[in-house]
Amino acid sequence: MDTVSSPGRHSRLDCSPGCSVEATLSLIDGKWKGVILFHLLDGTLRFNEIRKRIPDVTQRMLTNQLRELEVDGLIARRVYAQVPPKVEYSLSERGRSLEAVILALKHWGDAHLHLFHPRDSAA
Amino acid sequence: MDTVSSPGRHSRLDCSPGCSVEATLSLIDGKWKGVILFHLLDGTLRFNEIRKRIPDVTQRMLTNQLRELEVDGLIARRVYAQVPPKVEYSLSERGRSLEAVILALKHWGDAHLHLFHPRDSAA
DNA sequence: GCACATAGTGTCAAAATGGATACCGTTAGT
DNA sequence: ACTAACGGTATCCATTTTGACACTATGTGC
Repeated sequence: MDTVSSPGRHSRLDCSPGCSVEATLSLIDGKWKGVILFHLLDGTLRFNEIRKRIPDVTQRMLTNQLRELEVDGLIARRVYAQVPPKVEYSLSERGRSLEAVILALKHWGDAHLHLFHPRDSAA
Repeated sequence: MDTVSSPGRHSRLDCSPGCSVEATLSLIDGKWKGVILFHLLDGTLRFNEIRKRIPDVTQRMLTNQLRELEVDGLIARRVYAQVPPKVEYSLSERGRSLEAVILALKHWGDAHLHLFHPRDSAA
């Protein structure tokens, strides 16, 4: 168990109080996790339904991000034994508990970014 | 090219409503931004004071992250014409407005992962 | 016997990110 | 003359992340 007690090297969580910020961030960070989580707030979605909602994500990336979210226990993956395949993704309880965080991010974005990006200006 | 901000990150925000989530995320994302912001919630800090609070950050990285935060208008940088130099960092108004978000991240972290990280264990 | 649909995998290469280390400029102290 | 203090830069390199693109499996419809 590589938790706080590791003597010489600390992996992520045993630093200053600010660490839980970084730790939480590390879960929802990854180019598409935020949006994925956001869309799943609305309910269960199939793989291709998510793709439609996030047109720029590639198949590989989507699979990837979904897998990471699953490993971190934020989403549940349900496979139906059908052909063609059907796989549904939904928030786990843990994922659902992130709702406040996701919405905080969204609200701040809506209020302070009002749908354009300051860093784009020079491009 | 080791410049300040990375335009390749999330420059195109033309996706769905969930985009403000990613957009906000892209601002506080970066290995140390979350913690930096968190520490600045307490008030103005000098460069080396931040370093002391975040022992693992290298000088280069700290400069880097601070620059990005500055470019994104989240922090203010105040240079005193002295020798040796004195540079103070503080939250801008925009940065201060992120307080709720930072705290949401911290609270979730404290409550839901309280020092247990799934991805760290089985290496 | 071919294409279509869904939900993937595999491989390679480019790009972004992060770490290590050394250097810079000014002035005060010894 | 040399060193320390502070807040950086510059350069090089390793690791990680992401993108492009091709490939897979299988049952159905034509």
